[in-house]
Amino acid sequence: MSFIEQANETIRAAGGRMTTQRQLIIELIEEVNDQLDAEGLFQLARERDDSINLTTIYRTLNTLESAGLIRQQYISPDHDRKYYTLTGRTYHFTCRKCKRVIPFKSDLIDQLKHHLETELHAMAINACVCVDGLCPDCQAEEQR
Amino acid sequence: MSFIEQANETIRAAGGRMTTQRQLIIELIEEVNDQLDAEGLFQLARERDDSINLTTIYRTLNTLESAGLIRQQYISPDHDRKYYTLTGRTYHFTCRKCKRVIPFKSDLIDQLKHHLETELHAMAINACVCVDGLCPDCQAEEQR
DNA sequence: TTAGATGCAAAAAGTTTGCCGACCT
DNA sequence: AGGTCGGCAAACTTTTTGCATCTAA
Repeated sequence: MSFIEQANETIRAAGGRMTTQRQLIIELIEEVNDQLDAEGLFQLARERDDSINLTTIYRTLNTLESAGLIRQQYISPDHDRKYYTLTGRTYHFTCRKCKRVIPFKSDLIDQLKHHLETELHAMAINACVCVDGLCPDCQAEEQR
Repeated sequence: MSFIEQANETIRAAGGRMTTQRQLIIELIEEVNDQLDAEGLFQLARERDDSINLTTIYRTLNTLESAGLIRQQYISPDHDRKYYTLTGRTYHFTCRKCKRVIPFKSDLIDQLKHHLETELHAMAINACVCVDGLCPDCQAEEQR
């Protein structure tokens, strides 16, 4: 079953409808397959439907997130904006100087979740992990 | 050297001044010795100086953070507000249902920083780690 | 004396809400 | 017909900025 089909089913199961706007937004998230914020999604969506509204983007994003179809994430420690992905198992390092974002994966995060479950008996559902500092290039530049 | 003295020195070294407002804010952060947001600090500060302004709180918090005297942190995955502490080496688990916040420490986070340094050659300075899910009580309740 | 800090009000940025009309089923 | 959804504008929340005044050094 494709993601669109799955989304359709999930939304219907919750008593909702698969509108053209929702379909477009889901398609874009799937296509881009990377972190997207509401504004970025809005820009892309307008290319295909120039009557779509930012509010609709926000509302759809919230609906999809509540349904568990997409995942909300912050990228930089500034936390200026919320980003969304389908899976969201990639974390991000942001350079303080050049603002470059380097994605990374680490099983330490799953270990951390496990640690919480055994030590605190807390069931971890989602984790925000943002790290910042200096990227290799900016470290080298700093050295000079 | 007390924290106040250290703060005084650091601020002066940066060409700044130790005003009564700054002193009050620093004292409160040290006294409370826990996560504080701008609004919470403002409430406390007003009890001792009812002419203090929220803007001053924000500006002082930013000044102290730039000077490396306090650390900025987010607590819940909502990231609604910024919190500050002196040291900031405690992370937080937030329950989705009852909103309870459980602080925790873990060296996995230092391991993660180390991992980033060896794998990405990125120098980690600060990390935001917020985990949410269900606390033991709410899990039990869910079961019923 | 004078750069730096404060207070006040207003702006900014991201996100949410209220309302009404349009659309699905 | 009845509930759901989208568009628009306005509200909201947290944080920042501009400007005149004041104050520490």
